[in-house]
Amino acid sequence: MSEKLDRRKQYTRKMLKESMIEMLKETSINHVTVKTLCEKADINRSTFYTHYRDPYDLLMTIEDEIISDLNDYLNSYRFDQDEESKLMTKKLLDYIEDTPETFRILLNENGDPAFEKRIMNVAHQFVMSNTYELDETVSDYYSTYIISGAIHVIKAWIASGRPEGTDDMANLIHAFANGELHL
Amino acid sequence: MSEKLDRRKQYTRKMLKESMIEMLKETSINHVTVKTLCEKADINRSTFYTHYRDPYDLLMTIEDEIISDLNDYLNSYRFDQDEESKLMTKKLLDYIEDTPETFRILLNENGDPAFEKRIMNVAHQFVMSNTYELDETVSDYYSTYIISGAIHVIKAWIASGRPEGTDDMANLIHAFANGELHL
DNA sequence: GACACGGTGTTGGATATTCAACAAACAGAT
DNA sequence: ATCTGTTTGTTGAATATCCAACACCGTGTC
Repeated sequence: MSEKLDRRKQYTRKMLKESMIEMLKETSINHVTVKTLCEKADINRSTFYTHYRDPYDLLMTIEDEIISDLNDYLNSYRFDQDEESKLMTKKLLDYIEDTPETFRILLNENGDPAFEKRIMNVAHQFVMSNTYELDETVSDYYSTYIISGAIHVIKAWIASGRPEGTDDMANLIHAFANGELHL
Repeated sequence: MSEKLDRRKQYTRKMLKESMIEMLKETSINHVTVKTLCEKADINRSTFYTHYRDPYDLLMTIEDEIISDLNDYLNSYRFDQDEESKLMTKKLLDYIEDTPETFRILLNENGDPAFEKRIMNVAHQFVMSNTYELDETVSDYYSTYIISGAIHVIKAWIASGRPEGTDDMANLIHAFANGELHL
């Protein structure tokens, strides 16, 4: 027997995850009960408890998987020094565009407020090396500033239905970070 | 324990049915193997055999359910004498429009050739009473004529993406049957 | 406080599905 | 005819899920 997860488990987890996302469209995590979640997923309630402790546990698992997958995705690209932040932004946008609904839901007020922060931390890892010429404290603040700005622009982009392509958005965000537009 | 089918069985059958329809999009029933079907459905092969004998059995079951459901659907309407055939046509078209892909696939050459005949038999039951003024033999031929014509028009309608609404199509088919258009 | 309702966490037994394996059959190539 | 690869139909043991039930908890109402 290989490491492959039994397909029954795969199915059960998949259904519960999808149902969680669906429910977060309508209500906040505080109001997601195990009962209603299992009704939506058509999964027996006791089965839920063999996989997860409670709805928060499930949501954390969803987030963990996204963060892990996003890390793998971004790590699969070799970023050149001078194009690094712009290409990373493009790739992040491409990733989001693959499952836009999920990000819209998880980054809004119904989900876990910490998810936004986790995405920012991921981005942080890739941006840091692009600010090496600043001293450490300023560098940290600066990368926080541009990442926070970028994330909120991305959230607005998602919420408005992503009218711009990922290329255009990456260019725009890059221009902001480079101070090409300022007050 | 009520008559409700265990949800696991429901899921297994649902997945196998959907996968059968999907496969018939690409290939004929002769080339649908249990192995490939189960791969598509992500269901263990031995499980397939607890539910169905072979792929043909599964296809017959799909057809049986559609015919039964269609009968129930049409029987739920009270057809008045003078509007009977036209309204029945409209209802049949409405039913088809609910799952157009399924009908397109099952009525084309990849599926069971007999399905078309079964749909015609259903329609036959509802049309017969509208030809009571003819003697039995002529009445039979006549209803066969108009139903065969109607079914093939419906097939063409489905195949061309259903550009006309069900109202318009019902009116058109009714006009054909009434001899309002003829050579 | 008592009561009703809804949800929870757990339990035990039943059941459906999984997986791997096997022998047999089949189809195509030589 | 022989060989090879694929599919089939079946089997048994393991496992995941199901279902019903229970005691408990929290909330709201009277």
